[in-house]
Amino acid sequence: MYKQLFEHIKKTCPNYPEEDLNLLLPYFESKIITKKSLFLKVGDVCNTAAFAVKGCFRYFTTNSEGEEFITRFAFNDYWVGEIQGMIHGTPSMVSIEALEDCSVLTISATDYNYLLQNSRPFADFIEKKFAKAFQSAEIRSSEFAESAENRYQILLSKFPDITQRVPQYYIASYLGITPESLSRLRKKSIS
Amino acid sequence: MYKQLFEHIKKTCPNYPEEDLNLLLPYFESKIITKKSLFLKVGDVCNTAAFAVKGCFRYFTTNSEGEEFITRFAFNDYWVGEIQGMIHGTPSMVSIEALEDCSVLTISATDYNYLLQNSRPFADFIEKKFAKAFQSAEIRSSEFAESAENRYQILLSKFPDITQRVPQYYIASYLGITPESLSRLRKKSIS
DNA sequence: AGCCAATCTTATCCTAGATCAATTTTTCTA
DNA sequence: TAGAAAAATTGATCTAGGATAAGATTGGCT
Repeated sequence: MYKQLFEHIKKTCPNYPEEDLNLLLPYFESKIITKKSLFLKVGDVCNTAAFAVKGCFRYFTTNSEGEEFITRFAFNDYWVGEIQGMIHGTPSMVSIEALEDCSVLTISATDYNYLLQNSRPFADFIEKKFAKAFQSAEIRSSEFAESAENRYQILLSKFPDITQRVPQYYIASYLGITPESLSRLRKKSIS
Repeated sequence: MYKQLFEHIKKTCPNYPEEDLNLLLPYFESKIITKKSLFLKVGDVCNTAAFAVKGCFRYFTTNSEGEEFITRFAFNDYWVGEIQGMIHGTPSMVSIEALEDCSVLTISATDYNYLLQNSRPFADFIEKKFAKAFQSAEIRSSEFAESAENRYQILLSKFPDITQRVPQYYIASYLGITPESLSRLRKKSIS
């Protein structure tokens, strides 16, 4: 479990000192998040972040018609939670739900902020992660310049096995179309 | 000009020490960016950030059909440029164009990074700005859960005078619809 | 194995927004 | 200030995707 977290960190920061990795250990706790449970609810302040060792999550909001809209997915080796909210104490704009039983390593907002202040390597790591997240958010919105079909293809190219792990109606929600439309679209692109 | 920048900083960070504000002065340069000129081009690394004292910019990308798509606007009191790119040296995913003659205060990537390392208040300020930008990016994509008409209303509520400053076909591009559709949509919502 | 619920597909019809084309209005610019 | 270019509107027609409804599959559970 920790090995996977360390690999993840080293992939982002190849120079992360080995001894600093070990310093992280006491701050993390291994947990199972059961399928369908909410890790975070809209309006709540995120007080825990989780590194997904195994599993799958959806982030979602509700539009003015009361319909759910999936803003993103998170899989193995993703961080789950609202890092921003943990630092600034701002309430979350999204809810996060486990789509499977997920095995995670959690860290409290308190410990997270402590590490951020007291471990340069950790702060650098988070800074990089955050930059990446920002970029993803920008990409996400510009994808709406594409047709639904293109958006679907883009999603597939990023997550080739997503159709095996995520129900199709959630994928449709992510794409901003109905499940029926996605079904037709898939039929068309197969033939 | 500087007064406006300082006010902007103090609005974000009320505790920004007065003396640290004055330390910023030598790093900024006052410039005019003429209408229709590109401040940054897709693929280039952003080597300058600008604080917009007066003016108006559009950020845009090109989709797979070769059509321009506006990802955001920036007005007075906005920072223009790719802060991320300036830190990490990553090439820009967007182009930035001035929609009017713009009066700005620029800072080079070098000075920017220097301040980030050597001025705690400045680093905190940027950190807050960045958190805000991230939030905006997330909001931007979730707005596509709304109808075009709603998206237009949301835009108007954020920038009530945008129709006076930005050509309608750019607003249409931002909304992800054609100028013709926006024209109809406006006609409908007026009556 | 067998049943109920969740998920996905298919068909029909409908609507928001696209496309194409022609004006009209506004804005530059010589 | 006239004339050209840019921007916005309007009309007619088309299409991607929505809504509704009915089946077909799949997947837990007991």
